[in-house]
Amino acid sequence: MNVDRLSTTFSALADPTRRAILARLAQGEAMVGELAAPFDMSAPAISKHLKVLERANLIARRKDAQRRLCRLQPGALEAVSAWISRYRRFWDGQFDALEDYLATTDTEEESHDRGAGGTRRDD
Amino acid sequence: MNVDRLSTTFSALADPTRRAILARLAQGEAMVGELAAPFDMSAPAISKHLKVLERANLIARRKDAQRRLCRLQPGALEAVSAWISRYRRFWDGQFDALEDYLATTDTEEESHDRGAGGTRRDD
DNA sequence: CCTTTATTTAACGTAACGGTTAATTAACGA
DNA sequence: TCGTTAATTAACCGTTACGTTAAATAAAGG
Repeated sequence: MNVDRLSTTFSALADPTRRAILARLAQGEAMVGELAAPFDMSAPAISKHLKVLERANLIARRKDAQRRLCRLQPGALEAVSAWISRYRRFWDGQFDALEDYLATTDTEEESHDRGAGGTRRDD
Repeated sequence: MNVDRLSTTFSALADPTRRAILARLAQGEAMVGELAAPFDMSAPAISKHLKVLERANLIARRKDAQRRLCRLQPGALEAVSAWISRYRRFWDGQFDALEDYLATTDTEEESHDRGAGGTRRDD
C-alpha cells in the first residue's frame, strides 16, 4: 500500500465505469442502485467501484434510511488539474518556456510534498 | 486488452515513477539509462514503464546508435485535460452552491440555482 | 415477526501490474 | 573479432484489480 494521493486519484479515474459514475454524479446526488442501473454489472461490483472513488476522495456518501446517497467531491480532481496544467503548454505550442515553468513549480511542489504520509519521489 | 484510450492514459499516469519520467522528459529528450538513473530500480523495470508510457502515447522513442532516445508526446495529456475540464466548475466556485446546499439543508431535490459562488473548499 | 429493499462483505477466480534475475539482441570501438 | 555498453525480452513471483455468486447487514413496512 502506501500509495501517494495523486496516484490514487489517477488510478481511480482509470476505469470507464467509475468515470461514468462521476459523470452521473455531476448532475446531482444519486443512490447506489441508481448509479448501478446503467451498467450490466452486479451490485457488489458497483459497490467496490464506489469504494474506490470514495477512497480517492472523489465522492462522499451519506446515509438516508436504507439508502446510501453519493455525491461528487471535486477536491481530488483539482489536484489532477494542477498536475496536468504543468504540461499544458506542450500542446499549446509554447515549448520554450516549459523548462523555466517546471523549474519554478517543481520547487514549490517539492516543499509542500514533504508532508505526513511518506510519499516519496513523486514528480 | 481492448481498453479505451482515456483509461489507458489515466492508468499510465497512476504511477509516480512514470510521472517522474514524464517530468524529466519535459526538460528534453533523454536516453533510457538517463531516465533510469534516479530510481533504485532495475533496468527492465524502467523499460516496462517506458513501454506503458509509449503505448499510452505519452512518449515516443527514436533510435540513436545503441541508445534509445525518449521524448514527451503531449497529445494524450490533452485528452485528459479536456475530460477534467468538464468538472472544473465544481471547484471553480460557480457550482460550489451544490455543496453548500447539501451541507446546510434537508433533502430538497430541486433548485440547482447557480447563484453567487463564495465559499471555496479547502483540500 | 417476517418480508422486502438496499447495500455491503466474504470468498473466490482470473488477469494485469510492478518488480526481480538471467539471457538476448544490437551497436560501438579498441 | 572481441569486449563493452545499452536496452529489451523471457521467465518468474507476489500483490492488486475487477468481476462473479452467495451470504450478511440494516432499515422500512405490512
